[in-house]
Amino acid sequence: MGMREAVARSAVVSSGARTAPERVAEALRDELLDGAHPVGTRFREEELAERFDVGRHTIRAGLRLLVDRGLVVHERHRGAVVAPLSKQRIDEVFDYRKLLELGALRMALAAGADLRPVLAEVERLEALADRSPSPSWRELTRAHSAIHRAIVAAAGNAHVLESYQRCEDEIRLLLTFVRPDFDARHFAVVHRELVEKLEVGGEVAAEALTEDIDQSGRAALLAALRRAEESARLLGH
Amino acid sequence: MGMREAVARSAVVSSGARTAPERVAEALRDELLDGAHPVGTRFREEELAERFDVGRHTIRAGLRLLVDRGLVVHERHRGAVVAPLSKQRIDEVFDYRKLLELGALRMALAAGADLRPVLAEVERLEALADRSPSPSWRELTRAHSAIHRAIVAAAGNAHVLESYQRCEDEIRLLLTFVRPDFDARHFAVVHRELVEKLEVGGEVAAEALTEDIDQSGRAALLAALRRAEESARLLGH
DNA sequence: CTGTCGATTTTGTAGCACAATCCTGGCGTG
DNA sequence: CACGCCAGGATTGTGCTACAAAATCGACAG
Repeated sequence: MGMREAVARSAVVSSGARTAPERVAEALRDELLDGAHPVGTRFREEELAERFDVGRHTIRAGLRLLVDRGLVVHERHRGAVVAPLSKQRIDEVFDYRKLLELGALRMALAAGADLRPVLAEVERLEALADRSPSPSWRELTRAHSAIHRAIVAAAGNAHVLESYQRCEDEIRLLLTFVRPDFDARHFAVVHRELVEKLEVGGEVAAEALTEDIDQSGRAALLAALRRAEESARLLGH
Repeated sequence: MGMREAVARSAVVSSGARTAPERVAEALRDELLDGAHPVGTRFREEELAERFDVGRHTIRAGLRLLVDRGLVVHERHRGAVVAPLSKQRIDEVFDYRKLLELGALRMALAAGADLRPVLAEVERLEALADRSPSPSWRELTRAHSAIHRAIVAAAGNAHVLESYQRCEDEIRLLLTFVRPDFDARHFAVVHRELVEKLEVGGEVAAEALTEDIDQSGRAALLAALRRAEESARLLGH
């Protein structure tokens, strides 16, 4: 029995020496964001314990981390399940995101923060859009997330950034369920314009960001949700 | 179905039949907000397990809940400790609070939300200020927190409210350490004016709230911190 | 006073046992 | 058939013990 560290560490941030529950949570998070677990999936502790070759307590701790990130919900004696989608949930989480991201932008602008990291992420997205093997859906959404995370990070407030990352994870999960199709080129152009307006500052920046959140975020998700519901209905509910 | 109810599904609320870790977390939270555990206190699992007559795993789960609420920090192999105060931490958490609360207010106003619950909390504070046995410090701060929580709740977004409650707990903990002296009457007057400006809406409301957060919140805390540091220095560091 | 090293303490994780709760399927009654 | 009821299996919640990993503390040498 010796595959105790056969697991994770994908391309997400600095994965140094972490605890066992964190490794479990990260592996499951990667799977979730890859769409491996559809809405309604229940994670059974015993099964996961066997899969990761760790104790059930460790699994429970890992699942709690996922709950913290908003990727699963937990009900007593029922365990951790992937929460269902609904228009209400999408609106709620996008309102929350808008609040955080706009607030962070205003903080950053007021403090005269350096926006070059945002620009750098936009350029990374552009490079991805121009790449020969066109980028996978996940690469694209990941690059997009990085731009917005950089905006929030510019505010320099750890509390805000942490809340935003929770929210971002939840949104990325929602996205994987309906997979709206993003055009890489168009995405790159839109965000190039966005970052230029952000550098202008003031209400121009705030309005541009609001527009982007509502358009390339919420609207795309809602449209994809409608399409998904439609095909589900055609297939017989 | 009109879904207006911002369901209070927070982890630690005062209500009966909950899980063992939640009971532990709630008890410790009450103690913390009563100032029973000074900065730097380390919670040892074995001791708590004996005290609450539960297993160590249960204690660990409870402590994780406290970490989620920002009341303690956790470092690997070092356990849960009450985080130290610093001007930087105060500024950071107040900036975060300002972002959340102002954002929530704008959401509430934009949605034409009902502000009467806020008014009700202000009246409760006024009643407290007029009471014959003058209210205890904790009653006062609790009533004050309730006002601001009501403002955030008016936005009707569970994500926002949950984040705010975390933040509010952390601020209340910081307050207990330095115990700035609030004058109940003055508090009541100030918040009566605040709620009247909130009902006006627009920038008047936003500015009034900003003023209140920075003045009766951050400034009071920073001043008290300076005093506390001064006396600590006089007593020999 | 400072640094090093070892013993002790404390946390991290595994594994088992059992209680509490849920879920499922079968059965009887209307 | 529909419906409610119940038994028994499945799953989570919690306690207990044991041991490994890391931090803490104290003695000691320089």
